[in-house]
Amino acid sequence: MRLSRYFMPTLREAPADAQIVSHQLMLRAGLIRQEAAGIYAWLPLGLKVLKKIEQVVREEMNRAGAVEILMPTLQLADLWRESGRYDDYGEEMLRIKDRHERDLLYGPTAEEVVTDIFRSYIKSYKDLPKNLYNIQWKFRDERRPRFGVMRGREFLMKDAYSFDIDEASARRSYNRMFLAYLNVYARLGLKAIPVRADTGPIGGDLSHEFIILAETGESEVFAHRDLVEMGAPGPDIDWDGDLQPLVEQRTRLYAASDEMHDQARFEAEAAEGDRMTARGIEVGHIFYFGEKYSKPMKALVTGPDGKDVPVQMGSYGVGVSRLVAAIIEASHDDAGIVWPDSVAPFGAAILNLRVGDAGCDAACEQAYKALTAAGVDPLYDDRDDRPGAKFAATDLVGIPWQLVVGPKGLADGVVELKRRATGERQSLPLDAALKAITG
RNA sequence: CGGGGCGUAGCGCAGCCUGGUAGCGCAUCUGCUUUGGGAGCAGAGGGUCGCAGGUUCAAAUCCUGCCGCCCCGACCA
Repeated sequence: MRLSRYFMPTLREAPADAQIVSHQLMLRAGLIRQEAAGIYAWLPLGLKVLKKIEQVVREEMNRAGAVEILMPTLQLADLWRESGRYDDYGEEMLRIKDRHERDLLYGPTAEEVVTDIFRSYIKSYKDLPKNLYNIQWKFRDERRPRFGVMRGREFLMKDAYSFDIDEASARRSYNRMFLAYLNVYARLGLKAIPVRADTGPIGGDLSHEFIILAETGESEVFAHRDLVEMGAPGPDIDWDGDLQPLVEQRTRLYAASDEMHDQARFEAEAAEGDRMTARGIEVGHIFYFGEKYSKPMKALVTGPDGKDVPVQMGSYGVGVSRLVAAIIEASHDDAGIVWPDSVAPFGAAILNLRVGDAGCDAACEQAYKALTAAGVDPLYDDRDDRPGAKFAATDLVGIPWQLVVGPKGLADGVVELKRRATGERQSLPLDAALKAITG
């Protein structure tokens, strides 16, 4: 993409409304624009990142055996009356009437819809297990939206729903999601810690929140150091095999967010040198809730014994739009955003320091063609602007590689290659620089 | 939802107390000079001062109501 034709409105100053660094940077880098409290338009750069995160989530869900569907944003109130949640949900639910005075709502989540879909097709234990997920916009009319897309009213969420014949099978479904989540966060360049979450009235140990580490995070996490170092299981595990040992490895060690933290237990379960306290952001939540919806909504399946039983369900959420902000919180510096390669809006930036100079123009065109052909998706800054402005804007938007082409370097037969994450620069011939980028 | 604050040019702000020609910086446009970390000079354009009433000869400024947005708290992907 040539920057002269692109739409990337960067700002030198952050709008006063933005409080946290990710919100400020998202506005300054031209990723989003606020349309109303907690409601944002996604500008080209922000949309690219959002789509990349979405794709990582999708690939890992598919790998773990989940099947993608797309459910509507508008849902019938009647379904929610069946589950009993229509009256319970309160003011956070945006309620709408259509022209026939029929009660609708903008979905804050989709348990009811997915249960309705499930029950109308699946009747036998032989068709289980199933895991259906969708990546869709949700709306929760928060009393107080804040922190940009971190806590917006409208947000993009991946929500998966598992269906099993019994609790033992549901646990296997849960384990798959548990490990798939760790792989998602690892691919996004994040350190994620699974912490036990409150299961409420359902009880049990099948509920975890995933907290990614970021110095500016809003909540506090307490964890055994080994858990943080352990990392993700990787994509090559046997998804149909016994995942319990892998999950236990990662749930045995102490980990808690501030609301579940028990300092005495922490000290008992982890030696002083192993205790880590950090700040983090919640970016995922998985839990098993059994028959909570299947029973009132009569999602029944026939078991091997010929008896109908409510299907056992679990749900698994990832805040996709929130992750855009979370990644920035975890990865930025004074100059701007530092995107991990996996979600960067462009693979490399080409900076033409002297547009109109025949040598610079030719070298940039060559680089642009080569990187495009190699699938790097370069952003070519071909604007007639000063070098300083180009450096600042490129740092701000966080593109991983910067290929700097100027008359001084070209006179010596070199260009400059800068790695955004480390700030490391090297002068080298154009061909060598292109090779370094395409790896 | 309780408490607080703010709405003046695309962005950041001053002016309001004490009513009288709407201003500054950045951004934008033109010209010249510049060109390796958000340039300099000269000039230009852009605002029904959130909306609606009221007071007054006169309202960005004072009064009333409404709307929007932000912050702190309680609640959440």
